[in-house]
Amino acid sequence: MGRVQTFDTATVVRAARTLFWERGYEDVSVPDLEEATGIRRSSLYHAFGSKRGVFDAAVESYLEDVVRPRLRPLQGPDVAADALVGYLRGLRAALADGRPAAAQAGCLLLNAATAPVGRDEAVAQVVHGYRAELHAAFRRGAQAAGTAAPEQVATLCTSAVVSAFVLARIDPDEAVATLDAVLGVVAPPAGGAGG
Amino acid sequence: MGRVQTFDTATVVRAARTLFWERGYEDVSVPDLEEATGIRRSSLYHAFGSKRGVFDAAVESYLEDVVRPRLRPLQGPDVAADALVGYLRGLRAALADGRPAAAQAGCLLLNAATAPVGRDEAVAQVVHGYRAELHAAFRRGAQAAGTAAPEQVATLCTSAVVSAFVLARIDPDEAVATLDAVLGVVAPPAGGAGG
DNA sequence: CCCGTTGTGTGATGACCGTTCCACTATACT
DNA sequence: AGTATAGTGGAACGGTCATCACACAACGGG
Repeated sequence: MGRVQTFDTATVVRAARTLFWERGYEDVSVPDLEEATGIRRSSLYHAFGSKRGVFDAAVESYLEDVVRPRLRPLQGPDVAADALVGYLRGLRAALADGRPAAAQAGCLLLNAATAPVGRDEAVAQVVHGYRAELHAAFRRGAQAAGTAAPEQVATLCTSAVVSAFVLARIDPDEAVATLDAVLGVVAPPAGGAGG
Repeated sequence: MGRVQTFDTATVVRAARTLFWERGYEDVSVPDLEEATGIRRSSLYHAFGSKRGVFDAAVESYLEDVVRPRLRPLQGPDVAADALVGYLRGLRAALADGRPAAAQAGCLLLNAATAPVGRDEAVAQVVHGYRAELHAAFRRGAQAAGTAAPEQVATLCTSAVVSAFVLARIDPDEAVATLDAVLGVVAPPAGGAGG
């Protein structure tokens, strides 16, 4: 019973997610959220409790709708030999794409890590888990590809992805070059390490 | 002529630098600066023009007193064969040190890159130059060490250092592991690639 | 129809932000 | 000693922030 919600929660969260992604938690004001979502403060506070609540929902949505779909080929019971290379090439393509919104936003979570909100224990924990999930997926990918020293390769890939996301915000070309360098390790251009 | 300054500019800039380093530009308020530097707003504004002016001075100080001294062995006319490994081990030691201030602050410039202030063109330019300086130094180090594909190795090192700095803020152990992984590439534990 | 319940709109709250203004102080030169 | 000059202290500025309080609107069940 009672009045029914006039907005679609998922849509609102997606709009907020985009905003937080591009500008970061502290640079997005509640009026900004009102404008981007099309609903008023009172509805936001009623549905999410606080600005921070909106951010938490955006982070959840980011993990579920952005991060995990791309990681899934590296997480299933069967991992293809070229899954790791596929992931890195896909990310490379996304960063090289040129659309400022997608390319220059980097990673919502890594941006949060270096921001004030990153000092919050809960946020730090999420970022920690994100890195661990990345690393575990890359290790499985390296194992599936049959590379030597998969643990080390996984760390190098994690490192490349993290720095690519950070560099994306100031120098997309260098972000791409970073992924190319690690692709040279994972998929050597001319014969050799393939298992 | 006129009244003489009661504070040492370099000391004030260092104090501001530490604060910006640990907390980021936007999370440091002018009252925070007053407390950390021991001088009042009026003096800060008289000497630096604005909060942003203080930040710019802090960035300059960071480059000159923190970044370049560590990079110098990789920039002189003669670069030792172990200069690159020395740099990476030195950074590793600093991050593993455990003192929260030094270890968990990451890099002042990279933190700025993902923050709102990073969207400022001048700041982005400085960060861009910083990354280029890192990369050039690492390439010279790789060449001096006689590694194969010095350009690629330099990119891998830059990537590792960038991600180590970012991870330092949320997971110092993983930051160290990242440097270890790239050290495994630059200085293989058992024989082989030495030139 | 009426009422309980839930969602929405509007306006105000106190706190803090970076910046500015102005009176006062201390120095160096004449 | 007198004065122009530069530095300092303190109070105040308008603006924006996140949050809240309260009245009104729409729905379901009696």
